Parts: sequence; C-alpha cells; structure tokens
Amino acid sequence: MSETATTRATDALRALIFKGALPPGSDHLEAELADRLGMSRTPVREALMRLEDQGLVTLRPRRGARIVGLSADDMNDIYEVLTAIESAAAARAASRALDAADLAPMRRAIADMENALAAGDLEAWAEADDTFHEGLLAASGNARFAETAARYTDQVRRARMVTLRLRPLPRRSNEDHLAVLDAIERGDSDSAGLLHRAHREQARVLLTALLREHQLTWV
Amino acid sequence: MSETATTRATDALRALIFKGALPPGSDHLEAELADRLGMSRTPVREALMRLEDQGLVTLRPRRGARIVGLSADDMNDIYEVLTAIESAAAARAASRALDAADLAPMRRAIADMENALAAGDLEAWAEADDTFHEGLLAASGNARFAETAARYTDQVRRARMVTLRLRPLPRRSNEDHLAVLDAIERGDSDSAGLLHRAHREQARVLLTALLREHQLTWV
DNA sequence: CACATCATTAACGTATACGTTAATCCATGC
DNA sequence: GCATGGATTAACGTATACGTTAATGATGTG
Repeated sequence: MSETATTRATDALRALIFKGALPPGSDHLEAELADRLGMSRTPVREALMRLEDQGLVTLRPRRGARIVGLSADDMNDIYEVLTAIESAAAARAASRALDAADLAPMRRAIADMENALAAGDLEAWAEADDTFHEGLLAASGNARFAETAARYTDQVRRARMVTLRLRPLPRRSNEDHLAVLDAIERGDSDSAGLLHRAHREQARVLLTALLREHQLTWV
Repeated sequence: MSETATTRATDALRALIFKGALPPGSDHLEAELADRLGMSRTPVREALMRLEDQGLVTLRPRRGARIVGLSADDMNDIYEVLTAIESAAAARAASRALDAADLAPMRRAIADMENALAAGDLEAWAEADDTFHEGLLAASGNARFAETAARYTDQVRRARMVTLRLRPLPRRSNEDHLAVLDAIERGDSDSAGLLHRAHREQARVLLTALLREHQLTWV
C-alpha cells in the first residue's frame, strides 16, 4: 500500500510515545526526530501535525514538539467525553435489533477478559477490554462514534500503562460488560445507555482518584 | 500573532468551502490551490492535512483533495454524535452550580433568537443558535466537549446553508432552549441532559428528512 | 472490436535550500 | 547586582528541486 515516510513517521512516533520513549512533557525538535527516524524534516513535520490533531503533541515553534501529559483533571475530562460517546453508542446499538452473531465479538471479548483475569494476565485483560469497547462502537452502526472515541481511547491507553498495576483487579467490570451486552441484545436502548454510562463513570472515578493519589501529574 | 502561510491557507480554504466556492465532491490539486492562494505547495499541503483531520476534505493521492459531501445519512450520524456530546455537556453544566452571570451569554442568545425570529432574519437566528450551543459547551467546564463538538458543528453549519430556508420557522426551538437553560440554572442535571437530547433529536429528524426529501445527496 | 502492454506525463512525496525570526547570550549601563 | 539592548544563532516556515509512480492515452495483438 501507500507506505509513505509520513505514515511511517506517524506510526513510529506514536509507538515511541506509547512506549514512553518520548516521555510526556518532553520537547523534541523536528531535525532531531528526523535524524532519529532517518528521514528529512518534511515527513516528520507532517506526522507531527497529524499527532497534534490527535492530541498527542503540541507544536511550539522554536521550542519543539512537546509530548502532551495528562493530569488527573485531563483524564477526568477525557472520560466524560468517552462516556458520552460510548453510552450513546450502546443505546444506538440496542435499537438496531442485532442478533447474536453481530454481538459475537463483544461476547468473545468478555470471555477473554474472564480468562485473562483468572490467569492474572493484566495486559491480556486490557487488550480484551479494548476489544469490547471497540466492538460496542462498531455495533452502533455509526462510524463517527468510533472515530471520535479513538482520539480519547488513545489517551486512556497511555494512562493505563501506569494505572493498570495500581488499580484493584477489575472484577466488577465484567458484570457490567455482560449487563450492557444483554441490554443491547434484548433491544433495551435506555438500559444499555444507562448501564454503560454507569460503567464508565465508575472507571472515571476510580482512575482519576488513582492518578491523584499517586501524584501522577502526567502519565 | 503567528500569521503563517499555513494558517492563512487553512482559513482561506475553510472560507472557500463554507462559501461553496469549492463545492462538495469537487477535486482540487495542490498546485492549483497553491496558485489560487498565491503561495507554494508546502503550506497548502499542510493546510489540506489539517482540513482532512477536520473532516472537510479527503486526500486522494494524484486525484487531488476532494471536498467532502454530506448525505442525509451522514447528517444523521453527525447529529447523533453532537447530541451525545451536547447533552452530556448540558448535564455537566447543570451539576456545576452556575449562577445567572455564568449563564448570561446563553440567555442573551435566546433573546437574540427571539428577536431574529420576530424580524424574520434567519441568518441572525442561526448565528444566535450557534452562540447558544457554544455557550452550553463552555458552561460544561470541560473544554474537550467543545473541541469535539466543533468538528461536527462545522458540518451542520455547512448543511444549514441549504436547509435554513427549507425548514419551517424554528418556533418551538426556543422553548427547548429556555427549558434546558432553566434546568441548568436550577441544577437539575438529568433534566438538562434529557431536554437537550430531545431538542437535538428533533432537529436531527427534521433536518435529515429535509435533506432526504430534497434529494440533497450532498450539501 | 476488446483487451492487454507500453510509453508518457503530471501529481505527489520527499529532500534540500534559504530567508526570517525568536530565543539566547553577552556587553553595557544603571 | 539587575536590567536593558544588541549581536548571534539555530529552528522554523516556505520555496524549490527532483525522483517516483499512478493515471492516461497510444500502440499493438487476439
């Protein structure tokens, strides 16, 4: 496909950011990054603009691209948006008369979370959790929900690198997921929306408290 | 401030798109636009990338930048996202114990809409309507709500160029606005959210029907 | 006449060049 | 000692150059 230097730069920089190799709050000059990625400034510049639009960096002329950090307050705001989007998606999914086959990915994700929890594999749990939420957004049938949520799940994923091991085991979480899925399957739009909202709000309270406790002013 | 060619290009292209000078569905080469704006390809390219992230164009290598069009289905999806964001914003605003002074911009916008309606000035009404919705998002205290909504209000505004004169006079609309504002002022979070949701859903049904009737496959 | 193959070309992606300007440093004056 | 102003410099914004490649049309073949 179109394996342009700009896409390679975007992917590489995203990976570096998520790995923590470019830590939140750090500054990076275009030329420096270009060197590091073995290309000229042009594609790096374009990649940085895209990343700025994705909310991962802020461009500060002559001071470099700053990797954005996340305060507990930021995370709170982000969760609120995500909650609004996803619970609307859940309600809409419920109104679409989906059958078991359509919801299979979500059901499988729930099973994967169970297994991961039993095995004590937090990374696997997190991945399955992502899959569930992606499935929910897809089930809504409105691609713009997924598009909009993506920007914020990026940030949540970044924060989770830190919080995953600090938080209590997500036992209760899967009951929520099941309840949401059942509401969707039986076409109960209001319940699906409300249940999912409650689910996300719990996560919001839990995680922002965690970030605050540990003084994690950024991830 | 920083009046760079890229920002000038972005603003100019946005203006051309909203004016209809670059009609939905039309294709435009980088070099052509650069000529038209009296600059080199570089800043135009950067502007186009930003506009792509804003959902106003899609970049198709060697075929130019295509101005995105809006079908009735697109508008439906867009309204759903907007509804989710704004009603969450309304609910949050209600929970913040804002006083009359904080809500003054919204109240003024409502008055402006009344006056505009009485004067039969639809453009003024639309502008005041925007102001109300912006005020609502600002009142939420979560800047990310406004940020997220902006992308979609752009599209609604584009569609409105066409629908404004086709739709019935927005008489009922202002009652909704007042009810939402009152719910926010008395701190009734649930009502604020539900009322605003109902308000936006009415608009969604009305406008998508309008677009469908008139076979406006794009704006 | 349909279709495949090849040549042409023009739009793009990327590198590079260069002028502008904001940040930094140092000298000077208060 | 601190502030002010000017010189220095380096990062950026923009223009331009250039190789690559997809789209287009021509040519040949079944």
